[in-house]
Amino acid sequence: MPQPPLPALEPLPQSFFAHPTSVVARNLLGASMLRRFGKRWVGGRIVETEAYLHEDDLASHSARSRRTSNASMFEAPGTVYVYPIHAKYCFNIVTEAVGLGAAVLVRALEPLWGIEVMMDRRGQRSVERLTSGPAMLCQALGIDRSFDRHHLHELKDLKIVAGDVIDERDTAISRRIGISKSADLQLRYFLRGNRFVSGPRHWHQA
DNA sequence: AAAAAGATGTGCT
DNA sequence: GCACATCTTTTTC
Repeated sequence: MPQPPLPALEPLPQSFFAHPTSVVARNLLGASMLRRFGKRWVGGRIVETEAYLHEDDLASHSARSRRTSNASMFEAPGTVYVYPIHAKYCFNIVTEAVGLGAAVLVRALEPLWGIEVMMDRRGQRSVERLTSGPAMLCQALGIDRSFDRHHLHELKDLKIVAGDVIDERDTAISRRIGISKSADLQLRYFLRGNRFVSGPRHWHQA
């Protein structure tokens, strides 16, 4: 399968993230996430996200009081929030407005550019296990805690850029994966039937 | 100070 | 499908 051409490296504007978190999570589907290693841009398109709200959401890290560990969530929209979990990292982008504490978790990419680079970073696995999970994609793209609390506009080696518009028919919504609190909320967004969506097969359909 | 939990992933059965 | 490695943060004693 040939590697498609790189999209124009024009980052999504900050205003893209200054909207209700569920809207941002939905609209991030189809956008591209790109990481530069030296001369090369590697990454793919976003196929799965989750919204974490600033109120009435006990699963959100902002549901606890503001601390140094979750401070990034209260920064301006477009700020990166990277947090550690089970000796790995997950990547979020702050949404809505400064001071609120809302963000979108990027859960899975469809790998498109520099697949062999990501394979190396992941330690030679099947392409389905390359970026199909929040910690997998961070490892594949070399995202660690040094990215935390930086704004996307100041990160020269990491870009989120617009992709094709996704038809509503091709999207689906479900409960979020791996949480126990506020587990009933329908805040997971993904491309229906896409093979790079995370989790077991039954999570690939709504 | 100690223990448990956690927005996870892997490997083995 | 299930157990467990792994480590930071949070909760409990």
